[in-house]
Amino acid sequence: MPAPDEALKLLMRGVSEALLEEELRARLETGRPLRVKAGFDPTAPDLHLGHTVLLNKLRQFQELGHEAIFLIGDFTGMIGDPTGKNVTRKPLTRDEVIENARTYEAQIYKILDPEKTLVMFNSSWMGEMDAAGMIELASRYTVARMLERDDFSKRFAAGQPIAIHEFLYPLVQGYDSVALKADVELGGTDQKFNLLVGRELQRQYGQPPQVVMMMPILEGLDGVQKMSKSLGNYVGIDEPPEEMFGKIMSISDALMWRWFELLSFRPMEEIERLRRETEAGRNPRDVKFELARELVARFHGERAAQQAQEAFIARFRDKRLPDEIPEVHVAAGAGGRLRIANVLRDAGLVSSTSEGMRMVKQGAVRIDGERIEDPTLELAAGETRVVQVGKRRFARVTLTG
RNA sequence: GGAGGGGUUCCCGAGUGGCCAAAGGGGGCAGACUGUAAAUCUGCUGGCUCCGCCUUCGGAGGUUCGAAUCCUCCCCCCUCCA
Repeated sequence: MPAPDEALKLLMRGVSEALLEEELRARLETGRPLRVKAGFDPTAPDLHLGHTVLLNKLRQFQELGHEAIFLIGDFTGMIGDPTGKNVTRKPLTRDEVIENARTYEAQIYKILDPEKTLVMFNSSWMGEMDAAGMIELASRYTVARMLERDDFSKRFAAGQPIAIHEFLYPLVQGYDSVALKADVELGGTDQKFNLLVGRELQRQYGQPPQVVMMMPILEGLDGVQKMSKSLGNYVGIDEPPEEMFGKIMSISDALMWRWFELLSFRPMEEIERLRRETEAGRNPRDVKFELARELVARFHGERAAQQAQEAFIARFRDKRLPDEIPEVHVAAGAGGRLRIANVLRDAGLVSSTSEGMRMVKQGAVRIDGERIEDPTLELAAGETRVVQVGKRRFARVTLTG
């Protein structure tokens, strides 16, 4: 275990805010393994790179000899974190929770060390708590302090409804820290309020308050909005290597450095060196290759990452067709012929004939590499052609009679 | 329980009898430029048997030559008062 100062410096990488850093130093100085908690939603087992920012930090703690607690908020999931909308969430069944947890484990161990990870469910203590316990818990916090939370105060001021049970979410999350005797809780910056409630409740229950570390919210592919599945700007950690590689290559240069800091396991010194090299004229694309390869390798292995890069270069720099083109059979219409727009749709390359027509008119469609302009073009039964829409959509289409 | 406001195409949001498949913005897709960058510019963005036709504006009826726009009933959402 490195010296406390060194450990602290490593741990502070990428951290948006730590409350309090001095307390963290003090705990590191005790030399005992710290209990580091991070909570996850039980409903979304499809992790993307955004989620891994937190996991990476957990891993860092593990590497420094601390204990990571991966907490699945299956009980809090019944409440739903208050967002103003969508306050009701269907409770998951026991089986669903277990199923989701399995999926989680399969995914998080690409990053975390299974030997040093404790997966827990907050239902295991919250499920036991009775109404009296809940009232007891609720008595530990005041309405005024609850209303300090940004979205609560805004909604209150705006005269929008706040359901009482929404207050329970931060309380339960905070109580988790009590139940776990957490030394540190990790969360996104958007979790600040909830994390601080944990501190307060621990104090209330006679425990030393946890250190809270807030990680920035990772921007998605667009570089602006937070990475999320619903915005479609995410890189899922289960995605095929080539897709993952391609998506990472499509981010902006500015975003690349952000991703390096939050997602790469390279030491900051090395990242700084890459940045200097880029400023000195190195092609940012090649640096991005490094990032893409590291991340793809993390989830798919070194070999797959290498292949993904080769495929990427072949396809986009050398403009070759991808190695694997889906084979599709499409039934011809009357007379054994079919309009190209219909071919595109039936091959799944576009969602409608109309879109197919548009794509052709816009010059996005190629057949055997040749751009076509005529939307009335027909293919005949028996033909097999490589059909392409835009830069990414391909299919080897055989027209059957 | 009472009063008021609102439900429009992926989203926000115009439209209050024909010129509306429906302004504008966002998002998305495509083209140009490139490093599949980003930014920028351009085009497209309901469906189809696609130079025309069909179906959309919470739902169901109705008025009218003609309705997203008017009438009736219903469903849903929000705010305020109690």
